[in-house]
Amino acid sequence: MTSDDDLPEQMRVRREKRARLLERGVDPYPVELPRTHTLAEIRQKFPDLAPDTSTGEIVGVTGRVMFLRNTGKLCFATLREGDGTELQAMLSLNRVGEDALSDWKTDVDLGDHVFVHGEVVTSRRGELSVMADSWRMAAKTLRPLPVQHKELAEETRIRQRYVDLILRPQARQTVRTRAGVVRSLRESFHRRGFIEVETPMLQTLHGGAAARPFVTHSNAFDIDLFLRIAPELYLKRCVVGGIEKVFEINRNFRNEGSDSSHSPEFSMLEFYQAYGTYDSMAVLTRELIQEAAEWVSGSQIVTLADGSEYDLSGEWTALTMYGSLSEALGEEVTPDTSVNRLRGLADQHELVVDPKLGHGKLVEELWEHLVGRHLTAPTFVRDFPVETSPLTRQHRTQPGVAEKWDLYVRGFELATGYSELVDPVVERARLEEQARLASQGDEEAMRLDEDFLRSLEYGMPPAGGVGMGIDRLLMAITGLGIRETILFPLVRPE
RNA sequence: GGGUCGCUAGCUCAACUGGCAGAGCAGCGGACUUUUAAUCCGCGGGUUCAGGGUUCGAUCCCCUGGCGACCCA
Repeated sequence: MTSDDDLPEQMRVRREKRARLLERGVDPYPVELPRTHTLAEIRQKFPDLAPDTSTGEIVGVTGRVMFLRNTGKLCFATLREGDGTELQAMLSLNRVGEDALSDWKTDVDLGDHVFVHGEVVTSRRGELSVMADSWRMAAKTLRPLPVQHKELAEETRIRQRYVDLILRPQARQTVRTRAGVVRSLRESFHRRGFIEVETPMLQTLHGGAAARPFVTHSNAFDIDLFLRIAPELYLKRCVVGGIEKVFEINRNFRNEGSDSSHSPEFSMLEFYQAYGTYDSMAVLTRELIQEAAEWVSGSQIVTLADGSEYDLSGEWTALTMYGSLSEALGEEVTPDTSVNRLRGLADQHELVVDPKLGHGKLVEELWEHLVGRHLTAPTFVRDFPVETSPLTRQHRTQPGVAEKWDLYVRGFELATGYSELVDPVVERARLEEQARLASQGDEEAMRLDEDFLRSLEYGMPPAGGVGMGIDRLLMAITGLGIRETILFPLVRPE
């Protein structure tokens, strides 16, 4: 009575093949193989040989068996390596001999990693191949590969990303595109003299954003800790300390639902620049995104997953929130417009709003409904209601308005930028208000961070700051859903 | 939170009104020395998501639960 009896036939068969290799004294998982070339190197070295050519070049190659085409005395296999490069292996009776050929036919399954030693040739049909004089198992696969000609179920793609990566070129490409975007961002910052830092992910107080945190516990200190919802308050401490151009790319955690554009853990870029303003930060943000697009697709006009093109080049539109909302309403709306009037306007446009909302939230809801969701081209929306932006400086000339912008790309919010609030007295008042909301049960409100306020009291220079979601930047440049841009999204256990 | 839909062989999917659960690929056996998802002949493979109910009989109808997708708030 072995557990093998309960396995599906195909898994049992593969285990038996593994066992037979061991019985013959063949290691199904050898530690080292004499590989001389990658498949890509061979393709590069012999880009266009005529059909039926023998090169005399003897090589050792490895790859995962993706297709098998066996005839009686001649076998073909398509080998694939990590980046998706494929090369054909050929095994003929008169080159490898009877035993090696029959072992190949009985031992090798789709999905196995194999090593093939032989001459680089082309087949009669012109396919670049290695004509084997010997072969070895490099790693025996115990599970059958899913069919390659049908799309894998979306749930399986996410739960077993490794299978998705084996099968789907787009999955492999997305990983490389993401790496390219992150690398481009770092290069862009380094060229401009920014310093990369890593600030705490485990925090005793969460702040810097409005969101519910994950809670964990330190055994050593016997205190609860929060996984950070934003690095903002630490990056500002950096600016206080004289790191005048600073950025961080790291994970944030928000204890909220996940859907096609939200994930409980997500990568965030934040950057701050002393003596920057929300105007200079908007320019820098645009350049970062354009340089990333250029890096991964060679152009600032990117091709999205659905095949459409999206233009990120040139200057981007800038609107003000009150101005664009007034235009959409056909009626002047200002920071002085009453809550009653705003509610009336919401009714007129059949927008259902929470009766508890104040002026700032009402303006933002109306704006999102009437303007935001219609934006397609990259657009900066500037000058938000001050009451919904507790960490932002008041506009230098317009009362009731904060020097804050949101960047909308393809209709979603990609980044947000500020002229930072650096007055420690005003900041304390704003945070005390947040703490009051928190004590009344608002789980998204910020807590009073005395150490952060103390740092401001030592003097933070005027500064601009920006936050941008890396996953969303990927979505913007590629047109993919957030679950495609994250390699291993959180899913419920099976 | 509310609604709709889905879960069947390793994978992708069928199964009419409740009546012996099927196909393609994959697997196993055989043939084949130039294939490209090779081809040809033959064979095996199922806890129909789980549990309960109705029924002579349930993949199908009802209830509860699990997981997922989509829509709404």
